[in-house]
Amino acid sequence: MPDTISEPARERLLQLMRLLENHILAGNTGPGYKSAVTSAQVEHLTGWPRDTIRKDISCLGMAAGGVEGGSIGGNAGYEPELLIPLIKRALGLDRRRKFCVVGLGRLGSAYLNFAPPELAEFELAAGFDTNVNRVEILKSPAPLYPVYKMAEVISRLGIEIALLCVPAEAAQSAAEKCAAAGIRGILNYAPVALALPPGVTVRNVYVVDELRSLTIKIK
Amino acid sequence: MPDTISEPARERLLQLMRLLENHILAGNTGPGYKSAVTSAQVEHLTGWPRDTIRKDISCLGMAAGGVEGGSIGGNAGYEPELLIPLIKRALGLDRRRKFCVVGLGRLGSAYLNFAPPELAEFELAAGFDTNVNRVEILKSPAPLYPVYKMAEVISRLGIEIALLCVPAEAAQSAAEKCAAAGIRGILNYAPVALALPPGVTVRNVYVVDELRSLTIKIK
DNA sequence: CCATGTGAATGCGTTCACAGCC
DNA sequence: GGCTGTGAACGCATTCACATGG
Repeated sequence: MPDTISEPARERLLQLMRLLENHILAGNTGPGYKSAVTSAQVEHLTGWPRDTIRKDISCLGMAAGGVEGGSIGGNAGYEPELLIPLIKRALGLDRRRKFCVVGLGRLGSAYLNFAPPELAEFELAAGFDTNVNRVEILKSPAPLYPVYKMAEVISRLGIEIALLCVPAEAAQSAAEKCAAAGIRGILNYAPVALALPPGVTVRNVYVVDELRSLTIKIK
Repeated sequence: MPDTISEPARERLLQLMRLLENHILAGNTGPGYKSAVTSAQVEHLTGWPRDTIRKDISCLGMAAGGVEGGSIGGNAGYEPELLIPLIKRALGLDRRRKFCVVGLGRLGSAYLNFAPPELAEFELAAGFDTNVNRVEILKSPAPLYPVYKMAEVISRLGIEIALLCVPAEAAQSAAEKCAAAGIRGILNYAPVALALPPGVTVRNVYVVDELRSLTIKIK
């Protein structure tokens, strides 16, 4: 059990977590059910070698719910209800983190009121826009502010993540403001590559890039 | 110059391409300008070590536009206009590929009419939905079909990529139909982990997963 | 001098192989 | 028998170090 988990392994554990969640939602669990999931099943569902999966899980610390031995007993494999919390803890997903929406156009304002149960892991703490009208008119469960208050609000509330939904031209400048205010991660919906100081992680979400990425993988 | 480019390198080249594109759009190029981009600049913008960047570019084959030598002469670094086509060819992005939209709800129907210039690299060839009404009523630049014609249309037109915009419950089944029809890559907007035969690549796009992924990276 | 290009060395994640357990 | 857990071997991407060129 290494004390640090490699980044590819973390990404796999994340996906595995969703797999287990869906497994539970599908009702394939509960008393009397063959609720446990084996590494072989995960291999079949994801394509990752089972050795890799077992190693990933072993990083979570011993007694990850892995029941050694007999399928005869009917309880080989991992219990989703046991494994999910362990993954969450190891990945730092056990704490509720604050995020904000920057740019309240079509996309940004949609996210203000987007609240599936899973999103409850995160707390929408604020929304920002340069247009003061929008800030005053829009309905939102979280407080909205004009953009000049961004630095103050972000650092005061301890917001860690920003959904960047501003137009392409404004993205770099807005991202820099976020970074300066203490944002640690940015979900960037603008089709530009952001240049930010180390310590700020960026994830780009843009259809064209996703299509390109798919293309280079199927080649 | 290895004859195969590693997957991490391909991903970096993809991002580099966008960087160069934005560089051109920003007008930092043209006659008289210091249009060339050096590996040191890319390191500053992306955080990747310059050695890695140079190695990635060297995979594209010799004369990638890399001007060896003097910053005195004013022409060190790589010419975006020269480098971009090389990256496209190496990554298989020089051919126009067909894609389709499966599920024409809010998101799916939005993509039907989403056509930024960059998306011209891909050809929207069809849209599908179980609801025959939608198929007949919706305005779209591409032909729309009821879902039972999916297999036939996809294989006849040679569609390679699918944007999967159906509800979570329908995702797995729809994805299997795509795979059976010959789809090579799926952009999955449903919050479920799809199980598909090898040979079909899946990329998941879901806010909660993106937020989680960011969280584990900033930890 | 600073930049690219590239073989050699390092480091790290994956894969193998086996021990333990039901 | 099948499954988990884990140290050891392998392979590959990154990093170093130097040759080359303006």
